Amino acid sequence: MSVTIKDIAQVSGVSYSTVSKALNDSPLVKPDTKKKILQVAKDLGYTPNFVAKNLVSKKSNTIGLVWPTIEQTALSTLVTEINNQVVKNNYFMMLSINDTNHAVEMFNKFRVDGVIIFEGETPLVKTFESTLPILTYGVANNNPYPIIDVNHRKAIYEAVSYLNNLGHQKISYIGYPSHKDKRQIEKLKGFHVAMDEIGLKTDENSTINTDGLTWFDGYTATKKLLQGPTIPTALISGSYDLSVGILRAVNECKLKVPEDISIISYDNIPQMARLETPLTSVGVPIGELAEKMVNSLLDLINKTNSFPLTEVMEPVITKRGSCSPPADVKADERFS
Amino acid sequence: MSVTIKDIAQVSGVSYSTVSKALNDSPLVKPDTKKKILQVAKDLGYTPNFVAKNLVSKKSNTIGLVWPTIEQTALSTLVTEINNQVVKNNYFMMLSINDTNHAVEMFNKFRVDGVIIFEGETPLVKTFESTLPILTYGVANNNPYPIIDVNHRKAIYEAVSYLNNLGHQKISYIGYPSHKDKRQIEKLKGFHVAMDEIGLKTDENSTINTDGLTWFDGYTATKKLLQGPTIPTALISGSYDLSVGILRAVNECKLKVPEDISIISYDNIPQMARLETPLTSVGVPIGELAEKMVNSLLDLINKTNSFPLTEVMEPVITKRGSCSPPADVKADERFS
DNA sequence: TTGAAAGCGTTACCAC
DNA sequence: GTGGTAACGCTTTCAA
Repeated sequence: MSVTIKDIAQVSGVSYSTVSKALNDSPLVKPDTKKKILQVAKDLGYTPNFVAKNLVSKKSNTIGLVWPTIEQTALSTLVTEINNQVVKNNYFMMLSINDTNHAVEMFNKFRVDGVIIFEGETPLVKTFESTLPILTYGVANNNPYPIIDVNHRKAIYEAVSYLNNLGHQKISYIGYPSHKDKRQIEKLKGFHVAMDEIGLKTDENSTINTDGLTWFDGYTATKKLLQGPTIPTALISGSYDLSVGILRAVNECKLKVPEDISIISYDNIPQMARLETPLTSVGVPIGELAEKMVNSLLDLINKTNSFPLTEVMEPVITKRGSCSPPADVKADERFS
Repeated sequence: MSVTIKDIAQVSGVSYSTVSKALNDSPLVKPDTKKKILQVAKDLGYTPNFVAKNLVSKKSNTIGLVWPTIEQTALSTLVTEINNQVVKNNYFMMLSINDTNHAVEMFNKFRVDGVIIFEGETPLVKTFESTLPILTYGVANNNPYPIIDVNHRKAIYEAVSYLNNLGHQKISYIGYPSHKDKRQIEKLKGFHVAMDEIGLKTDENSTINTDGLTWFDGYTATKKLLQGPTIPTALISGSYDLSVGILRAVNECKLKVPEDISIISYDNIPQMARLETPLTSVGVPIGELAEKMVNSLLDLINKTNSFPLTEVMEPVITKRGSCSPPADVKADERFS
């Protein structure tokens, strides 16, 4: 049985409503009394009961984050960043790694103030009536909830343009366009749109399906590509994890980055700089993204503004020296 | 404003205490009434308010898991497994990735039924009086809370014995014995104890400090080792992530596993079998560990037995073909 | 089999 | 400034 404000009231000889005020640092209570009450609370080892507090105040100061796929580096980083933002705003964050519908149902029962959902493989169905503010992180597409989209399509589009401007013609995209993960599909679309626009043809050598998102999937696919007849001059990787494997394959094939082959990776996270070969990357900087997400959810909770249903964040390219003009262009330049 | 049992009561024309009983499937309410009430609840889109429920029942059916370092593969896997066990027992699980003391304080305020703590870098201090059942996962050592220890020391000890029995003399341990992470220190101790016992000397070539726990740390350290003058015939890796890097380095040095070099890794997780070269590994099988942890915490919560303060689980070796006798022994055998 | 009422630990409002 | 008390949504006696 734990200590309650009534216990504190009894010991310090005041009413428990006064204790409540003191504990909440209300200006309505005399400094002396407050000080005494606080001391007693401490002596008694009082821990506020949030359950009771939340019941009456109808507010939990807590947000829930649904995160069904815990094994992708970039997402882990995003979760960590979101948590920092949440704490900075004096909220708590709870994670659930269950499937989306189960997790949301649970958070709803616990009356968290809001929920962030990482769109996963299970499509998000609006299964229940609720006023629970929900923000999703995924691909905008007449979604039932407000969504933060990071424009995956444009990110890869920009990557292609960037490489092409350097003079690359033989560009391959290495990714995993699973039909279940919209984000991955968008990336591939960006690739096709850009290539079409430039007038470059795409074939099975320019779009490599890794059939998975682990580093090893990236490794296997790239190894196969590089041992084939046509080696591209530039590679676009679909994620950080894939890049780890791509780098390994490139290395084993004795190719130098960027001299022999240029690489640009999706996922704009700090870890890119700490790879054996730091990679130029494209995407929304993770810190910015986290801040946007948390602020948006908080706005949604406090209804401080009419937050648009869809917010698309634009990717930026962060250069880390892994891209240069292709060998032939460099050669040409020597004579020009 | 959400639907409450009073709303249901009004619509179905019964008292709200009857509704409560019906919702809890009490045998005290007539099947007909129950059915009707359930229907009304569904029509109204009722979601039980756990906050209120928990307040009166003093039970949340929820456990909290403190997980400050979310970026280690083996730990992600363990968390996933624990979650499965928790769900199987009809509990909920909430994660916190904050530092231990902050997280426990939060879980305590929310009155979760129990907490599992992954010992991290911050030493665990008993900062508050509380009856909150807490189970830690770490290294047994007059810990303030019940602990599940997986005998890291013995795991590496067994690995050394196993390799030595195969005929290896030149064995290196590759790990990160950071002074802040007891688990890592224990592993190194196991190595030394075993080597001493066998009568093999250890030097800076047999204990490699990776200075980090990512795959790249493993890669760098191993690369350096293999380019040195003395190449061991067998390697013991401190973790799955390190093994990924070790394998890469071994590969780049054109060494074949197990022909040229044997490798055994700590962390008995299924991913070991899916590596490019499946690795024999040692440790407590992750599923078993998760089950033990959840059952122990639940026992602690329900006080069904006097759970010992310390429970040490024994490691097992799972063979996956990455170890064989060293080349010289094999050669000897040919003539014997 | 159903209903009434107390109570869980708080906050918030209204008296004093 | 401080105290009394209703209310939050639910479970759990106890009575009917």
